[in-house]
Amino acid sequence: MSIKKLAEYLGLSKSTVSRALNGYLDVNKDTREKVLKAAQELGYKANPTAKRLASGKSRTLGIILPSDSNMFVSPAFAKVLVSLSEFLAQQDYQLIVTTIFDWQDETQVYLDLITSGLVDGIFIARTRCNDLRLTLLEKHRFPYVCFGFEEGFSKESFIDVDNQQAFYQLTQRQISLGHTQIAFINASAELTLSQARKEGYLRAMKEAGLVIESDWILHAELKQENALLMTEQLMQSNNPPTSILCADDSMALGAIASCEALGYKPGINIAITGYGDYQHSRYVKPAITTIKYDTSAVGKEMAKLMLNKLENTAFHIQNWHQTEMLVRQSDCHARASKI
Amino acid sequence: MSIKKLAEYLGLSKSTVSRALNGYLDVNKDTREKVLKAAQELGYKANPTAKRLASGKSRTLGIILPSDSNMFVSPAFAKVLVSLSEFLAQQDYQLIVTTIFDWQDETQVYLDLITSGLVDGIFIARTRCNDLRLTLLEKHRFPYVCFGFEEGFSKESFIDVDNQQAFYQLTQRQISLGHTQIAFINASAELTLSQARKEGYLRAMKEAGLVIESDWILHAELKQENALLMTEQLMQSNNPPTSILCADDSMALGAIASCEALGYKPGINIAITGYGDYQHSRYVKPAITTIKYDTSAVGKEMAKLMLNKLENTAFHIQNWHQTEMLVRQSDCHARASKI
DNA sequence: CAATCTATCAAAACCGGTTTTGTAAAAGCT
DNA sequence: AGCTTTTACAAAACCGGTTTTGATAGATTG
Repeated sequence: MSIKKLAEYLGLSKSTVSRALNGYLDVNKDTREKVLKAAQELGYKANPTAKRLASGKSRTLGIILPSDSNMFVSPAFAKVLVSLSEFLAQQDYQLIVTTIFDWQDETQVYLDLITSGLVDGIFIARTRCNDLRLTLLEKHRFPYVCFGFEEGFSKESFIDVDNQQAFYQLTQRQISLGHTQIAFINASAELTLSQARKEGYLRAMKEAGLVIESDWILHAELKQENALLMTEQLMQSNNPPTSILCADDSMALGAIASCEALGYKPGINIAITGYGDYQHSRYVKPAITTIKYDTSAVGKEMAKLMLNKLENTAFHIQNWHQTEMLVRQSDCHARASKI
Repeated sequence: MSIKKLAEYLGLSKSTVSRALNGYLDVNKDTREKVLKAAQELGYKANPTAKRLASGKSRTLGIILPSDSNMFVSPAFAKVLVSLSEFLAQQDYQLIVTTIFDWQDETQVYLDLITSGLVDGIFIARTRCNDLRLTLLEKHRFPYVCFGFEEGFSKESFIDVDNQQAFYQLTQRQISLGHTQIAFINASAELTLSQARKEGYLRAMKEAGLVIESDWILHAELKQENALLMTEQLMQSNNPPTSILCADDSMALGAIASCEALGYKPGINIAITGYGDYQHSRYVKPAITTIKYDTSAVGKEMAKLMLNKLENTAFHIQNWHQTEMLVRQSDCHARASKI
């Protein structure tokens, strides 16, 4: 069922049918109704590919995942992605998910996607400091939306949660529990979220007048193993912390396992916290004290922000999203460590 | 940079340039080289949209996720998807990820996707018994590949792991540990994998001459909460099992939590097993005895199978994938329950 | 009443490719 | 030499839409 056949069936020209279907004004009311009715009856649907070619718009958005990363496997991110995809589907937009390999030049992959015409815009998952991807996208004036705020780039392009506040709160809680030796197994240093979290941590430490040991601030990819190894190092050092903040709940799990292996009792004589409220976090022992945020709201806002850029929609955007601390059993009073 | 401009630059016609780039034989060797060189220098890349329209092929594949499902959040499935996407990317294919809402008619959504011309083929994630989606796809002779074997449909369209064998093995192990009262919290009954697993369970039970209580075979969606509630029921019944097989590691975690809440000691006086080897499984206490399979191989084989259907490629396909039992600490001897 | 508008539709160009058909020159054959 | 093939390219049609331009009839206007 093409527009040509529909036009022939109606005894009209292609152009009139097209204009009728697309709400142009120079088409008689009766004619439009006839066209709409016939389209309905014959089950006509405009071929998206032809539409793309003619209009230059693909109604498709892209997101590129580093293939080696566990990003996709992170439950929080997966939820964001589902919610993003959901909202886009409602607006008749498609989402293409691509991967990038270690051996590929990231900039080139983004450039290819930009110039391919395959997508109208790109989502960026974890913003990095001085993110070359953003520089590239800005240079090409290509629409993008990031999950992660970066200073200096357009405010119109970011959705983020208040990472600083979250870790300020978490740190403050540890302090209020009597901890003075608080380590922080942070995410990779190049991520903006790592910087924000570190600031939150530092702010709380400074406000409390605590000494900040640079050895206590570590960076690693969000994997259990990394946290496990780092915790081992921390706890076996001359000056072991009494509380360890982890960058996510996976790491918290690794840290817990490590502490237990060393004879500590997490939640009793060593405090451990996570981030993200992963599905397992309330079921493990001890249940992980963590930070939760509305993942599906974040995904939806990212989609809305993108649509505002691409269309004349004016969705109200909530750029910053609140986090909530979920206090469970993996952290504890500092004095307990002297049991 | 369009083919027209490239042709003008070269002083050739569009058609010759197109044929040169696409390896047709009626083009002089020298000419072809000139064209290739110029394309390289001027950075010419054929517009995919135009190519799609002309060729009728989109080089795009689709996968539809139920929005309410936790499928996407399942680490095993996420890995399959990443690996799928990776292989497709290498072959210059795109992957569109769409969601479907509760209120939408699933058949209609699939039909729309089929007729839209947006995708050349569809991946199906969890095959169901008498799967209407497969019926539809077969009827339209639309290329598809499933993760999950269903009797009666073309063998050319399935990749699967040996679910039956996996649960046969798991059950057998429980029996060899002295268990006679083995419950099975299975996945939703409509999934083919649930049927296969049940068969494996039943086979092992029958071979051992054990009584099979129908109350011990339960079905639910793969969520911690479900396993938690069901375990509670099981353990508080007149005839509590001494071993509980769970459909995945999330459920195992729920079952463990439930047993602990009831005063049992999983891995000591109640045996619990999972499936999927999720990331958390080796770090929780007790570490979960589970089934592992090569998720990235599955994803890759699905992609290869699809390409075999769409192109004249002849990748060798491994339809069935081995599973491996990982014995850890969440299951135990039956006699221990009498401690 | 002739001139100008306006409403409504058709024709044609275009998006950027692929594919079919057409054609001139070179090569092969008897 | 004269005919048929082959080679190598160009022209044009096509994929299925959108958009620009064109045309006709009826209504409006001075």
